[in-house]
Amino acid sequence: MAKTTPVEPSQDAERYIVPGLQRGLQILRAFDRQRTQLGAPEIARELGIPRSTVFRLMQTLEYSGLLEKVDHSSEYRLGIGVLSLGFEYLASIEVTELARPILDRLRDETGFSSHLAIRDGTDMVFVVKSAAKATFASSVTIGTRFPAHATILGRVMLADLTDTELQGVYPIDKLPRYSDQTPETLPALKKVLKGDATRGYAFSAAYFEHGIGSIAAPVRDSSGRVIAAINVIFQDGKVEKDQYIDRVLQATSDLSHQLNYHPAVNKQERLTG
Amino acid sequence: MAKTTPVEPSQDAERYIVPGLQRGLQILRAFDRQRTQLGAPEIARELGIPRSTVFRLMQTLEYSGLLEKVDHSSEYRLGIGVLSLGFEYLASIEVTELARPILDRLRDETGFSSHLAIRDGTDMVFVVKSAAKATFASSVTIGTRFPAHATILGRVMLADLTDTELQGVYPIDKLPRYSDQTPETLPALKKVLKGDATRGYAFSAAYFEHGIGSIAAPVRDSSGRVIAAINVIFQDGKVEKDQYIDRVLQATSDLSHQLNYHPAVNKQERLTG
DNA sequence: AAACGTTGTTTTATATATGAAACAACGAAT
DNA sequence: ATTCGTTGTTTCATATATAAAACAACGTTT
Repeated sequence: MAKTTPVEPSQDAERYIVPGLQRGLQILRAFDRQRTQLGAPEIARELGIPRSTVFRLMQTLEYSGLLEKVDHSSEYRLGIGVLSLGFEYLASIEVTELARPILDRLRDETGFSSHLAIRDGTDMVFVVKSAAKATFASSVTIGTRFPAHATILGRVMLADLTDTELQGVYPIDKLPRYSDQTPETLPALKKVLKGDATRGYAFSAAYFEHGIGSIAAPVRDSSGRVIAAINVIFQDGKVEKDQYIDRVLQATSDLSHQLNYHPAVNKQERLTG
Repeated sequence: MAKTTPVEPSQDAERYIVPGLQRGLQILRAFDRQRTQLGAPEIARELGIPRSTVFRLMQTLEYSGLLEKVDHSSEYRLGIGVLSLGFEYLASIEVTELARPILDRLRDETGFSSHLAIRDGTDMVFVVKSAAKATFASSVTIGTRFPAHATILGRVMLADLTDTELQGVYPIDKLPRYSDQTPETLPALKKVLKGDATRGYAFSAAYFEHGIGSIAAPVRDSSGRVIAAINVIFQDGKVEKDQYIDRVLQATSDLSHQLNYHPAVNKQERLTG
């Protein structure tokens, strides 16, 4: 969603880009929940890549098991090969394995769906999920992305950034809006984040989506930095929020401890690391 | 694991392969659960790709968000970008969404971990999982692969193949062994599969791993073909297997019906499709 | 401290991947 | 029927990605 148009022919970051690889990955990313199967011509038009090249790239992707022909059509869909990539990733980050039982417990204690998410630039990505039994099934699936500045979950992560880091994430002051409660500018966001940071958690009755409330708190690793966030979601705002806040804070505290976070460590220290 | 050494310069299947893309994907696949971070030289040696080329490929992968530098080291690990690929895939196959509640119910009824897996060549890939609460946590995670011929889960899927199809999957007669119960040859496998096919399920106290029992049954779609398999796993063989077999068969029956499978349809018909 | 191997990065000639064009095959439109 | 546009596939000249070589900056060993 970020890098779209190459501005200069060979700028710093793009000096050593391999076009074949980059375009192949673009093709893979063209597939999503809505558009599960695509044909070569469609992709060629959309990405502005010559037909013959798309043909070769898709042959390569099929050969590698990342795309597969759909039945007797000439269209393709994602192949089962992509699964391994995503899950090797999940298996490779320690926090996901540790988080699962903690999220399950949080779910059982509160009766709400709980999630662990991590930040990727301006996006929050759901990484582990423990779905509530009875109530409305949370529609978010693993891998779903939401704008960080417009979600409670994102805010508690952004709240850990320094001013300059935040500036790096949001180079322009104007922020996209998703509800009337979304901060519209970077200064407005900073103000909200300051509150989140001192409070140590964030709460909202309807922040990103209407009718859905959420409580989120940050997870820290041994360096003291926030590396993920946990939330629970519920319908409406008529919940005894205080006790649930404690539950969420307990979960993040547990997880942070398992990651060797020691609250005693002076926050200053992270600047030296 | 299959396609390794290109035999002829430009054979049918490989005529239009884009080397940059193929090698980039090879690099991604070099990362796994055990080796979560790798350096460029390591990969160059392993894949037999020149250092300078690996350098460019990895720059491209990093730029695309599929790899990221690990802290201050010069090594890389999988980036969060790979997540989206895998999960868009999962979201794109109908059966996974339908399977989840069914697996949960099966888990609750039996108290055992239940799984849905689909076949990719000679591999079975775990796609949905419902973990048991109390008992030993099943170590398999989503995306895990097992040899199809050596697992109950794989057998009930292979049992649906015709002789020629099976021959296509296993071109050579000799099969790799994983336990003393693994069929060693294709004819031996066929014999086992015949039993599985007529029985409609498969059972084993310790087939792939010792001390772990499993019951599996096939899931069919509207065409009548087996498209997935469901199992439950448990410790030891001292379980009242009969009742659990019924539970598993009920689960696969439910799921198959949701996929518009009608048992009444004559099996012959699928040959015409 | 000098020599060595390893590694990250850059350059450059050349092998080759690419894009344009052309082909065949198809269905839709006239 | 005939024409047209679309698409899957192939060919081929040439722009370009690549592999080798070279560089600089390391850490190790001697």
